[in-house]
Amino acid sequence: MDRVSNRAQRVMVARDQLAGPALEVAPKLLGATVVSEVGGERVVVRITEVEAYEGQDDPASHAFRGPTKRNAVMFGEAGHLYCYFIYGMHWCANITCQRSGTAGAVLLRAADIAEGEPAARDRTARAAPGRTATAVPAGKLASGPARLARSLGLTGSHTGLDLLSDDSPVRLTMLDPPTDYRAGPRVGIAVAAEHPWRFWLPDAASVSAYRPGGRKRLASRRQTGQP
DNA sequence: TTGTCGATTGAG
DNA sequence: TCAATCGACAAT
Repeated sequence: MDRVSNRAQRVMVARDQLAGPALEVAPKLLGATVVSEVGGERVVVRITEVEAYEGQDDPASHAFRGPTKRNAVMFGEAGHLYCYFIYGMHWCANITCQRSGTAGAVLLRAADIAEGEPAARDRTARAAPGRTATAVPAGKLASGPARLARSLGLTGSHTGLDLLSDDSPVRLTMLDPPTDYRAGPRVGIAVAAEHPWRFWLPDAASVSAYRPGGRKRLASRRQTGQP
């Protein structure tokens, strides 16, 4: 088989692996590699922590209430990038899954930096000018979804990129799924927090800390008149 | 058009 | 423990 067909074959296999429910796809992404050549800087990471977000059955998913301008890419073909803006200051990156017409995505929560640590460090320093641009441990540069997206230089302008295309400045390479990983509740969400839909590699330094979600308690407190 | 809230982070 | 800070979306 010639080189081009080999490549096409690899893409087909990867696309197929991503074309299922987020819950099944998420653990397969542990250990996978993301190459970012955004902004003229090359950063390569190995994914160590992810969360599954299903579509219209998952109240914590952006796709829960159906397609909108923001979440449109979640309803498209698997293997594309979905970046969203949160808390007025952070970007977070997802890889879409499922087949066209059905929403699903996997949030990238943490990664080890395999290449381009200086660039990731620069971006961290630039994000907090005048602040403690001092030694952030290498293992923490991409620990947490916003820090990971920042290390890779990803923003909303990159939403929709095909991570399986050789022409894309951001690319995903899937490896053999890991045999050893952990699962637990998703971080920071106020609804459907009971599902163990967060997956991580047990010995990775970059895995982020668990924080339960907030807010919802305030709303229910207001409704019930509880102090 | 307005008000509420968030898949977070970093400082105090 | 809390503020920062703004886009998306639901409720007017």
